[in-house]
Parts: sequence; C-alpha cells; structure tokens
Amino acid sequence: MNRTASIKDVATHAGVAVGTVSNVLNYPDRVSERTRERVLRAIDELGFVRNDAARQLRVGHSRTIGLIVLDVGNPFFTSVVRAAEDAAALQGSAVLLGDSGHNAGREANYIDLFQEQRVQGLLISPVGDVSERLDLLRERGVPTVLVDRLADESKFSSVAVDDDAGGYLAARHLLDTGRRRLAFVGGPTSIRQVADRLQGAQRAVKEEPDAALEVLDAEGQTVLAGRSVGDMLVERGGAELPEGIFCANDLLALGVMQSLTMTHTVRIPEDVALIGYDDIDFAVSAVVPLSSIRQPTQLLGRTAIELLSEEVESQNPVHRSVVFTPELVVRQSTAPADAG
Amino acid sequence: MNRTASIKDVATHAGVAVGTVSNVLNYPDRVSERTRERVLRAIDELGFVRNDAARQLRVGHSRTIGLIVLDVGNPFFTSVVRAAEDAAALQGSAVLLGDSGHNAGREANYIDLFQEQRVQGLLISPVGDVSERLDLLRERGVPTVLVDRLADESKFSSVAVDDDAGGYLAARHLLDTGRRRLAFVGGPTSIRQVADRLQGAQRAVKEEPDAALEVLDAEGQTVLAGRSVGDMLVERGGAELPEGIFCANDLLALGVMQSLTMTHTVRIPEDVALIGYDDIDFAVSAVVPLSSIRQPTQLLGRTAIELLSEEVESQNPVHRSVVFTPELVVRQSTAPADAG
DNA sequence: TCGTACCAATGAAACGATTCAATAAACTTC
DNA sequence: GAAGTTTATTGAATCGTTTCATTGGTACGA
Repeated sequence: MNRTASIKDVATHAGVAVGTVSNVLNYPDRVSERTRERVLRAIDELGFVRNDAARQLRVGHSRTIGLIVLDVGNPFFTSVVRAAEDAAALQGSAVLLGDSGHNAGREANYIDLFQEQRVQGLLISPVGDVSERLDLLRERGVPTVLVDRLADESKFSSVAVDDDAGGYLAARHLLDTGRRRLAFVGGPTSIRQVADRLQGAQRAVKEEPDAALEVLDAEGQTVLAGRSVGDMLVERGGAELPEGIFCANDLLALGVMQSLTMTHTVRIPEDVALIGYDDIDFAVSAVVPLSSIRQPTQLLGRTAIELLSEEVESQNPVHRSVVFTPELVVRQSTAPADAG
Repeated sequence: MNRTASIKDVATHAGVAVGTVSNVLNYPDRVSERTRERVLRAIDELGFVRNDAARQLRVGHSRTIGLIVLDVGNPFFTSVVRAAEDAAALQGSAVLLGDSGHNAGREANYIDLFQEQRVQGLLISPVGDVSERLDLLRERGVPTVLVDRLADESKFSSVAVDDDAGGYLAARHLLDTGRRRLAFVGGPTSIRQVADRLQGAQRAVKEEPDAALEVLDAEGQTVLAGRSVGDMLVERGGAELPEGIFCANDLLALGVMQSLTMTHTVRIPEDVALIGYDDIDFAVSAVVPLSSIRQPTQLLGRTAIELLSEEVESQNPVHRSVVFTPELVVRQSTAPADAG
C-alpha cells in the first residue's frame, strides 16, 4: 500500500504493454475499446495517478504557466489571476501562482522555482524596474509576458491598461456633468499609475477654457490618507471647495467621502462630485455609491495567456503590446448637481 | 541556443563527471574547492538551471506543498496563504496555490493536478461536505491537513479557529461595556461559522440575567445586506434600538454603521455599540473605527505547515486538531457609553 | 493465393537528474 | 616506505513516463 502504482504495474495488472497504457492515457482512440476498458479498470483498481515529473521529463516541458503578481490581496490582481487560470484551463494548462509582495527577493525566488519547474512560460507583474532579472529570462528563452506594465516591444509582449485614458475619462465625466473647479487627489507621482492618471485628467481639463485642476497630495493610497485630505478640504469650507474631486484610487475616494459626509455641511454629489479609480467591491456599497473607473481585469488575464501562447508556439518571437482602455462606471457620487 | 543545458553539458564543459556536478548542487562540501568553483563557473556560463522534473523523478517526491483555498480574494485566506508560503519557504518547500472558488469541480481539478505533481502533502479548505474526495486522498496516503475546518481526528489533522469563542468574546465585550439589550446580525445559520458565532454570543448573554439577545437575519454577508438591516432598525427608532449590535462579519457591520450614521439620529458608540468579525482592513478606517474579532490567520497558516510536516515525517499517522482562539480588537465603535 | 493496406499492440530507448559502490589520490602513522 | 585511513571523483543504474519503429493480425481487392 506504500508506493503509488506506476504505469508498469498497470500494464502488468491489465495484461498489456506499457506503451498501450500510455496510449490509453494520451491517445484513447488509438486503442481498441476492449483493451481500453481493461486498462481503465486496472487504473481504477490500483489507484494509479500519472507521475507528471516523468511525463514532463520525457516531453521536455510542463503543462504549467507561472504567474507572479505584486500582491494577491489586491482585488485588481485577484481578478486577473482568476481570469488567467480560467483561460489557461481552457487550453489544458494550469497556473502556478506566486506572490512577490513587491519584494524583489521573493520575485527572484519564484522566477528560479518556475524555471526549475520548466513552466511553458511566465506572466509577470514585475517589481520595480524591468531589469536584469527579466533580461536573463529573455536570454534563456523563457517566453514571458509582462502584466500591467508596458514593455519595449523589441523585448517582451505585454498587457496593460491605459491609465492616461482612465484619468481623462474620469475628469471628462466631471466636466460633462457641469463641474469646473476640479481637484486631483493622489499619492506620490513617482508611482507611474498615479502620474499617468493625473496627466490624463490634465489633458481633459485643458479642453475646457474655464476649467481648472488643483492637485492635492495624499500621503499614500489609503482610506486614512483620503480622510486627511478630506478634513483639510472641510476646513477650507464653502466656496473654496472644488466642485469635483478625482481620486487616484477608490480607497482615497472613500476616505474623502467619509470626511466630507461626516461633517454634515457638504453634500455628495450636490455640493461636491467624487470619482475614484479601480471600482473595488466597496465602491458600490459606499454611503454614497461611488463612481469609478473600472479596469478590464478579466480581459487582461485572458489576453496575457493568449499572448503567451503566441510566444510559445511561434519560433521567431514577434512581441505585441496590448493596451486596454478602462471603463467609466457612473454611480450616485457624480450625479449631475442640478438633478440632485 | 535552444535547448537548455543539462547536467551532462555542465560536466563536459567543466571537465568533470556528472556525479560531481550533482554533488556541487546538493552536497557542496563533498567536493574540493577547486572543482566546485570550476563547476559553478560552467553552470554560470551555460546558464544551467536544474530540471526539477528529473530530480523529482529520481528522489520520488517534490519539494512542493499543495494549498487549496475557497477564495484567494478573501483577506482571511490571503493572510493564511502568505503565512503558509513563508513557513514552507523556511523548510525549503514551495507552495502551489489553488483557488477552488467554492466550486467542487475546480477543487477536484486541483486535487488531481497536485497529486500528479506528487506534492509532499496537501493543505485544503474543502468545499462543502468533507467527503469522498478527501477519503480518497487518505486511501492514497497523501498527507493532508484541513484548514479552517475541524476534522475527525481519526482521519485528518486540522487547524481551525473557535468561532463559538469568538462569538462569546464579542458579546461579552458588549456586556462588559454596559450594554444589555443586544442584537446579533448574521446570514443564514446554515453556514457553520455564523451558527457558531451566534451560539457563543448566546452563551455570553445567558451569563447576565438582565441581558437579552435578539437575532436579526441578514440576506447574505455583504455591506448591502447590513445596510438593509440597519435601515430596518432606524425605522424602529429610539427606545426600541438595541444597545449593542454584534455582526457575524465586518461587511455586515460596516453596512449597519453606514445606515445608522447616515440618518443623523443615532450615534455610534453613544447610542448603539457595534462590533464586527474578521478585522478586515476596512474596519480600522471606517467612519467610526470598528471593533472586531481578529482571527490568528498567520498562526493558522504556519501551524498548518507544521502539522503537515509531522504527517510527512512520521510513518504511522497520529492526527492532531489545533483550534485557535480569536482575539478581541477594541476600537471606537464600542467605547463605553458613559465615556462617549 | 498473394500483395497491400490498415489497425492494435509491443517494448526498447530516451529524457535529466540522484545515488552509491568502486576507484584513485592524498595523507597519516609507525 | 608500507599499510592504513581519509578524501575526492567517477560513471553506471535508476526513477516513470512518452515515443516510435516494429510486429502480428485482419480485411480487401485482384
């Protein structure tokens, strides 16, 4: 009862050759109905489970794809992961998931691990600079697709979302609903995403001669950081308040919302309209349901798998960069002022 | 430049035998400094990466542990996963993560996949009834530890958190801060966790002759469900309101909080104290910071790995069930009424 | 009846690592 | 310097699959 049965045991037990058992497993129609059933019965009786290591050793590659994300706890990545898993399953692969936690060391560990596993390829949302680690992968010929990061097409394929377009969308929506004095609340612009969203917003504001955009720095991307920005605004009070606020993510927006609604002097959306970014689960269930920018995470995950398949199948690698445009989700927090 | 280098290539390139290369990899001090360096240089020059399939085939088992959770998006599991990964890394193993998404089919797929990978063992937070699927694992002799689920010790080891104790803790805290008329807000008691938490709360209430506990059903475990319970309470109004509310999870509590604070007639914690369960990230950044019950997720993950190691190492399996007691986290939402 | 074609089934070779008994080389010790 | 001991290296055997050239059998047409 100790050692698990091997294909040889199955062959003996069913009275056939090992090659036949292998055929039952991999090419069922190459073998006659009668023997197929006999083999399947033997497999069942012995509790045989194929040893994937041996299979992999023989065929030279695994049926797994490595996926390394920055933070599995982040709903954005969770959704990407799930979509990637589903897409991979459809083509008969499985996803090995690694969470680097924004830590280059952990990332390197996963890269090594996945290479030892001879994954078919790698989807990676890299930590910090796209650097030597990735170049090494390229040299080794490991098909790699960058996720949520634009890549030099001479080097890698990539899938990303256009943050500039998202920022434009958000600001344009505030302008379209009649707001003119706008504010952008965001963390440090050293984060590319934040900088791009701001840039998009500025582009929209420039289109309206009578509109203005004020930039308010937040210390981080959290609810609490949002709340202190909100508190600052409340102190300013009345006529000094912006008419529309665009926050670089939903957490900030929820913080601002808490702060503004707590003091019962400011109404959302009548006095101030508010829009966030990411469309997290909490956005819809905020005190005032929060308008937001939704990123097509499912599409990202699915497309990443597709690009990887292309890389795996073609010999001479032609890289592609796919950039998706995010989507505006309108809720009560930006309802037109006059309708409110 | 195509095929990746094998250990034989390295041996040739370094002018040594394959066994020596293997020794450099696995028992570095068995080999002299000089040849070790020569081999390492060859490894570097050829970009050799060990083929884990071959290694695994020879030694008979992998260095990976399978972990199947119900929902990676759930912060509870995310935290367990991370702790398990860290603990596994410490003992030189890696975790293969699978997300069943509460779906028995996906779960079965991962179980099969992980068995084909010959994982050392399996940590699983099983979907629904602990059933034949798991019995099969037992028969096959795959070391398995149940996570967040109590197991029959004759069959499996397990790690879980005592929800009854958590419920008791929450209700006791409300009573200790002077509240007497309490309410429990929870989803269907068909969910074991909900039933246990309620039971614990009832146990605490029974200790105080003048205390009472009212049970309010919510349709689900979401913010919105909490809000409709809150709306119902607001309509009741004034003297009919409970003095303390215990919600079966933080989402419900946040919903109730939104509803009560939105109408500016009820104050938290002065009029009503509120406590949730899980201590999610949002609890601390709610409008009124939410008291909650925190589950020792890190400990869960770490202990699960430890129990699995025990199973793997000992031949005759002695199963253990470890139950942790959750922890009370006091914040403003349950500050004593007189102090408010 | 023979030749041809087709279909099932066979079993040895190969994948790339680890292991281990055997050997060679380098030291000790008296 | 011979015998004994330790240390370093070797290379064939092995793990459990898949692959593929080969064989044996059956059916068909001429």
